[in-house]
Amino acid sequence: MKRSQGFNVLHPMGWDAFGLPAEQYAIDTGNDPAEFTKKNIETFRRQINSLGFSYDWNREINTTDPSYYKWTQWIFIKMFEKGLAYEAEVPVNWCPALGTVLANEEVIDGLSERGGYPVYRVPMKQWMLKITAYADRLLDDLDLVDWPESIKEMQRHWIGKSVGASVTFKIKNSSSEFSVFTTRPDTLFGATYAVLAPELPLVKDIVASEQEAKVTAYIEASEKKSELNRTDLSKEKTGVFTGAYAINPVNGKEIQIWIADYVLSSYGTGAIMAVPAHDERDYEFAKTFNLEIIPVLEGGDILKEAFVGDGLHINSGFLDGLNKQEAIKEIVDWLEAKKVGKKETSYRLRDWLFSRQRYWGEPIPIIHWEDGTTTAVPEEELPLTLPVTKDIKPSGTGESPLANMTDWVAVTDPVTGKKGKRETNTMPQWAGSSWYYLRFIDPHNKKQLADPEKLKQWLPVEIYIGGAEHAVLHLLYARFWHKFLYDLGIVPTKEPFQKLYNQGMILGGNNEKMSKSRGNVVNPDSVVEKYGADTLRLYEMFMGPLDASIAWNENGLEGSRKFLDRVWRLLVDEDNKMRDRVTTFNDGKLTKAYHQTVKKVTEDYDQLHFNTAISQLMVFVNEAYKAEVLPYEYMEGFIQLLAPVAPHISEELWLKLGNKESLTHAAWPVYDPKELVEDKVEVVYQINGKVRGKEKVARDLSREQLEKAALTNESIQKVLFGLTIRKVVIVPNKLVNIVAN
RNA sequence: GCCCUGGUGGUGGAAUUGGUAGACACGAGGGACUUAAAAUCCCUUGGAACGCAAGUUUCGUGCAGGUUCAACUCCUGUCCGGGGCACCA
Repeated sequence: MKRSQGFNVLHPMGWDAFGLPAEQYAIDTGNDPAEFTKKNIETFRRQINSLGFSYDWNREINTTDPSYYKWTQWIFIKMFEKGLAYEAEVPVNWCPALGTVLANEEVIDGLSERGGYPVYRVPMKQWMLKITAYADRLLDDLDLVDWPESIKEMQRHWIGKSVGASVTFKIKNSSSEFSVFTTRPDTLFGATYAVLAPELPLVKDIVASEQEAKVTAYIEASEKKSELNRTDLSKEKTGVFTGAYAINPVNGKEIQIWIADYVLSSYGTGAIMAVPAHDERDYEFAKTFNLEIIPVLEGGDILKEAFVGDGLHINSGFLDGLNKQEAIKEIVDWLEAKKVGKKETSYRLRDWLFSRQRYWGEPIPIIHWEDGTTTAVPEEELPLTLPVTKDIKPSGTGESPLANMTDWVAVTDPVTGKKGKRETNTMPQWAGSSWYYLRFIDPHNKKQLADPEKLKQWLPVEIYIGGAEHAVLHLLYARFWHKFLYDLGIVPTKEPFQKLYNQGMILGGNNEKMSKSRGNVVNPDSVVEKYGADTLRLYEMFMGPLDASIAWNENGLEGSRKFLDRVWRLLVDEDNKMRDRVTTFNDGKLTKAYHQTVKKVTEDYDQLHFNTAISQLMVFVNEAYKAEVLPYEYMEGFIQLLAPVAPHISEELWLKLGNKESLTHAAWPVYDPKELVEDKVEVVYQINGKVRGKEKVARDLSREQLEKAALTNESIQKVLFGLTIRKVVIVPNKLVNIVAN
């Protein structure tokens, strides 16, 4: 439609084909992922073409193609140069029995999905991308885009900016100290114990000898739990006392230091001050382990539950009598003056764990030299390609299978003769998909990621249609990369996607997500063969709103086919000729319906409301069946309206009507608003809000005329008999509501 | 546990800012055409009660309240389904 309206439309298709499933299949079958990925892509391309989508295959891209991932690697090197890519020790799901690192989805209840072997969280050196450096911009620039509010909310929530303070606690009989982050520094007087995340290195330094056994056991147990697992167990609080005490800086009080897995090392400093009187989790924990609870805010009943509302401070020394806002300011000033804390902003967003211990991903273009230095592969050597192999085996050490390929791994500096090893981790699937929309704009460019002039012409992406499962991760990563490229002066816009729309899924007949393991997959090939591509397209669009998930149902499919047949018979007779009813003569009987249809369908398409657009097309066809003459002009317009959902039949009918050129180049039909103006409107008469009558009256009657018309209406008078009119509400051209008793 | 999202006839779903609930389609029922069937065309179709009938009354958008002349729509509470999650300290 947009093309027919004179817009220049970029409608490309690409393949994001790296990733775990392909790797698994390669390991299982001993095939080269590059080969079967190519075959699969060919199948998909054939199916897509059979449905008549007008993709521009000249712009096809494939994230696994070296000429594409050359630029993915190039972006990584730029990040590395800017200090945004760094190495850190991060826990992974290590499965000793399989000799490999597992993805979260491969771990079920602490055991590997394949084989059921135990899985441990162990630290491993990994590449990280510093997305947190962009946290504020990722948050603030959400205001620039036209996205559903719920998605923006999810991203805001994910970034999770919160303003509070850090407070430093000294440890009794020790030179160590630790900081906590709190959004409620004003409740510091109520801090009766502190909790550290079990994996914090400090724990081992401070644990008292008599508690050591218990603490070690607890740490080991929590290593086996994933973070999600920890949340699952949130109802029952667990934890162990370390035997150490911290000094509350505000009153010198000694408080116990515990470890518990409800405190995550990844958020804030991995340590909290617990104020059980005014935090629900701390309250539960304190109740479980019988720890002291001191209220520092007025209101609530700490015998029953934590009080999280606002109240005047009590038991809080110099904060007594202040409200939350005043007290926070006062205590932060105090902490800063005493140098035991300061105002601080914390984000829930963590840096992006960017490496995978896999073969089937973009190689990370980094060399580790024997002298301990680390450099990026020189730009002119890109792309750094994956070594071809049919024999992908786990390395056994937790490294990627690439570690086995010693020829590939070993490098020697041609100038100095220095020896080095290539990075064997590869990039996650998110990498290639974080910038592919840029490559579509200039897919064959050998010199740069894309021509700046072309980027300027096309960006930002006007509408991005994708699944809701990408609401946070993919869309946040892509925004991050885009902003980074903006800072490098490569892309001209701050945001990649102006408008966002989440399409729903078509579910299997049993109302579950289609998947091979559920056996409810519908292959488009068989549907296209039985009913035709147009029917499939029409039905998919007619099933319901684009953003809803709906179960597949073949009955409706027949209905869609019937409609298309009906359209055909409306215009074409048994001899396969255009019907005589289609003529240049216009008796005006279809005029209003036609203009209404053009208006509604055009507007609905614009908003992606395909189901209601199709229903309007059906209404028009029903009208047309009743009409004696079918004005040529209207029929042409109708076919154009139908074309986006059923291109094949539309094109054929278009030719039947005597056109020589394809309809894709014809201008989109327009409606005349004058034809839609009604001189009579139906007005509803209500009594006490209930419909008691309706009548067609002239348009734009005055309030007085409408009231009079209502009161003189026969059925209204009947109901009104014996009642006293209290009030009359009038909505011009719509209704009259008489309040009476 | 938290966050997001949804709940409308037998079914998929419509319904602008609060203003005629159920568009359109599927299914079902009836009729026409046919030797018959399929296909096609036409009619009926939210529930209940009343009526020979045209029709009338009444209930009805998960449930319970509230605001309003008027609520699928706004507010409060609650139940159920779907999706997400990293205990926001």
